[in-house]
Order: sequence, then structure tokens, then C-alpha cells
Amino acid sequence: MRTNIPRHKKLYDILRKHITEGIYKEGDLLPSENELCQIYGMTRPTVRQSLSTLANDGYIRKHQGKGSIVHRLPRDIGILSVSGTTSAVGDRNLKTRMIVKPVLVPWDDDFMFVLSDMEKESGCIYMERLRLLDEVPIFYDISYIANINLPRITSRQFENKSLFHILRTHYHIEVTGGEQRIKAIPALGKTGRYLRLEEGEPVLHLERKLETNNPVLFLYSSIYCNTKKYSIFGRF
Amino acid sequence: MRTNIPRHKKLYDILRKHITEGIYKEGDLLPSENELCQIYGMTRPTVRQSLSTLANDGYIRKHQGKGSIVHRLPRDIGILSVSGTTSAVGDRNLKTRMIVKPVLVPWDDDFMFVLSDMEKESGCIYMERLRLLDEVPIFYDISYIANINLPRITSRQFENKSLFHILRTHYHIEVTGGEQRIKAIPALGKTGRYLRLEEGEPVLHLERKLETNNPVLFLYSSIYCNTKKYSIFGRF
DNA sequence: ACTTATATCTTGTAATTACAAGTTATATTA
DNA sequence: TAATATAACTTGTAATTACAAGATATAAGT
Repeated sequence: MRTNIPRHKKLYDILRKHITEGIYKEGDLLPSENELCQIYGMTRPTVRQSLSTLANDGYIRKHQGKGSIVHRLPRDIGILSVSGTTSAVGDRNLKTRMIVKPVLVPWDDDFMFVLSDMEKESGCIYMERLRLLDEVPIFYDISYIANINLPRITSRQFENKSLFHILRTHYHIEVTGGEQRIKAIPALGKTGRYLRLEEGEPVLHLERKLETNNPVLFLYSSIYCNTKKYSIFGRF
Repeated sequence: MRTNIPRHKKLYDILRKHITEGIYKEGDLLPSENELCQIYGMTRPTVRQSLSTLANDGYIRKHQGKGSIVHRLPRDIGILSVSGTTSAVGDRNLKTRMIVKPVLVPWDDDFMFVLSDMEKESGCIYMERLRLLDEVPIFYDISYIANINLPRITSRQFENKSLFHILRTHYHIEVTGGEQRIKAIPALGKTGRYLRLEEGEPVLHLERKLETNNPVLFLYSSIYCNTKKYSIFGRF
């Protein structure tokens, strides 16, 4: 049981929170590395590791001789990032509504990604959810997970909780990467109804395969996005 | 004039070259950090910085207690990656047709990204291109570049050549990263005509801002994609 | 033969020191 | 006053040391 969160990770969390909560605003200069050392009682390599991660995640820009400048609030929906949908828009305004509770079903014969034999044998945990941002449905999300070493997952409460959060806290599963295909398709049938779009209106469709720290466990999802108001944002 | 390339950057370049050239193949274990220290005569923090960058770029995965494993060759870099559209599908089958040759125009007042004062003053090199895959139009690409230190660019031949290729070979400009917004929109007017889509059919729209090794030079583009047949692929 | 413990590998975390290089404000000089 | 030089910041690079923690192969025990 590890409860020790590394110090650089703690500082990263603090600074990120300060940025997302507006204590540091876009364009603001963060305290210098040496100041952060004094404030949080750590040394420069540790502070630099935190800032490096923040810069990697796009929260700040570092300028030699100048300092670290807050770059942007991720107000665009950053579904392209690794951390999953929730962390991108902030947990506050995003509500999750379960449409089909997690059930164990066999895999489709023509599943969108290639499955390993182990995945095929173990069956598929299937669920459908709707994510609402400010009461407006934005994502219609169909998730598929291989039924590998995830006890009692079908009976868990998913309401207003991120799937990633549950996997992390209860099963120690972290997403490490993945791949996706993106298309623009017309909203048809229930997709349009869920997302409150007219028949044939454009919808963004993502097919994602996420890799985890468990090398045999992948998370698959088919996500339909209403991009009328919001864009999908990504850095690279 | 700086010619001193940092040691961690040198090692990064070497290892990346070895990976892309197949000396280290996918799944291979890289030499351990201590071995790399000995081989290249540097210390572990320096080696770790190189490996950290490689991991960030997706070339390797690090596993505590195990080592660094080559993750992938970026063979199907999607349009979401840094290298631009061309490398995504391979230069072979992709043809570029110029619709509006590069011209110097003032920037739009409500440009899709925030511009620096220098960019605003210098004006905008504007061009429109159509990219065809197997004779089918896939990308309708509108590019914007600040007119900073790019002599004679409006008179260059762009036919069937990548913009990135020209910038690299003639101006030593490399794309180092960027951000983008993605939407699904209806095909309207000339967008639909260029991409041979019916009025109102879904189109993928990307707004990209690419950063370069020249810190004041950014490449902007607005890309409309016909995703009826092909998907946009991305890894992260 | 199989299980278990140990040793030894790996990467992760973190403090310390030193200097280089870019930026900016201040002080100096013409 | 205005241009220039300097000082005082900032982040970047890099070597050194120490221990923690995860993974794995080897040896010992049953």
C-alpha cells in the first residue's frame, strides 16, 4: 500500500489547482524556481520536475531568463489528452448520466479494434453514459472493458464519477497512452436524440483504445461529441 | 551564434535515430541508464533527461525496475502529430493542388488564434491548398504564416511539395509542437465543392497552431477533412 | 520438484553544488 | 537625455551522492 505521493507530484498538483482555480491567471508569471523552493521547502531539481510536467501538460510556458508563464486554462475540452475526459474540463461542471449500467456481454464479432484471445475469452464489460457540461449533453460515451481482474465493477456506482477515477482508486489502473480515430459523421437515431441534435447534423466520432499500466488491459470507447458549442482541444 | 547542443539533446537525437532506423526495434529493451552513462560518458540525470524526452515523445515506455522499452515507430503519424499532414498518409499517394498561391495579406481582425504584435505588424502569408489521396480530395487546407524572415516564399513552387518540407530545407524551420481544436461542422459552399460533398454533409474541421524552432514563428492552418472514407488517426 | 528468500539488477525520488545563458532593471557614461 | 554597461535577477545544463521501490534471476530451503 503506497500512500507516499512524491513531492514533485504534490507541487504539481498544487500549482495546477492554483492555475485552474484562477489564483494564477493566463499570462501571469509563476513564482521563480528559487522562490518555490523556499515556499514549499524543496530543492530546485524537485521544483523543476513539477514545472516540467506542468509545461508538458500545457499549463505553463517556460522562458529562460524570464520565468514560467501561465499559458492557458484548458477551457476547450481536451479529450485528446491521456488523462481522460473529466480532468480536461474540470470535474465541477461535468455531470455523468448512466444510460446503460455496466453489464457483462460477449464482444462484437466486428469490434472496432483488434482484440487479443484473452480479451475475447474474458468477455466485455459494456456501459453507455452521457456527459453533460452545464446541463448540455456533450459526450455520448460507449465504453468497453475486458473483464480481466476487475471484481464487482458491474455493481459500482458510476453516477457523476469518472470511469478513470474509479479504475484508479479501486483497481490501481492508470492510463498510459493510446490511439484513436476521428471522423465527422451525421447524427442518426439515438445518437442525435441523446445529444439533442437534428437528424443528420454533424457529430464528432472518436474510437479510442487506451493502454494502461496493466499490459493486458485496454479501455475501448466509442465517443460521440456534440461540437456545436465546444471544440475538442489537443496539444502535441 | 550558438552551436553548443546540450548533451542530453545529443543523446536524445542518437537514441531516436537508432529507434527510427530500426537498430532498436519495437519491444526492445534500451540499455539501462547506467549503461548509457558509461557508453556516452555522462551522468544519470543527463541520461534520464534524454529518456524522459523520448518517453514524452512516445518513442519509449519506462518501467520501474525493468527498463526502457521501445514503444513504437511513428509510422502512421496521424494529422494530430507534429509532422504535419503529409507524413500522415505517406507522400507517395498524396497530391497537393494549389488553389490560392501564397500572397501577402493583412491578418483577419478576428483570427482564430491570438497573435503577437510582431505577427500583426508583419502581415500574413496566405494560401489555400487541396490535398488528394488517390485522386479523391481529402484535405482543404488554408494556411497562414507571419511574414517574418521568409524571403521569396510567395514566389516558390509549392506544387506537390509539403509546406513543411520547404520550410525545413530552405528556411531551417522545424515544427516543435502545437495545439489544435477539432469540430464536426456541415460542409457549406466552397468547402463542400472542393471536398466533393453534398451541402450540409459532415466535415471535420481542425484549427491548428504549430510552434517552430523559431520562437516567434508560428504556422496556422484551418483544415477541412473529408472523413467519409478515411479517419484521422492519432496516438498519445 | 517446488516454494521461498535473497541478491542484484532496474528505474524513481531527492538533496547539493556549480556554472552557463537569457532577461530585465539599474546605474553609468557620453 | 539617450545610449551603454553593469548588476541582479531568471531558467538551463550537468555532475555527484544517497536511498527507495519495483522486477528478476539465483540460491537456499522444504
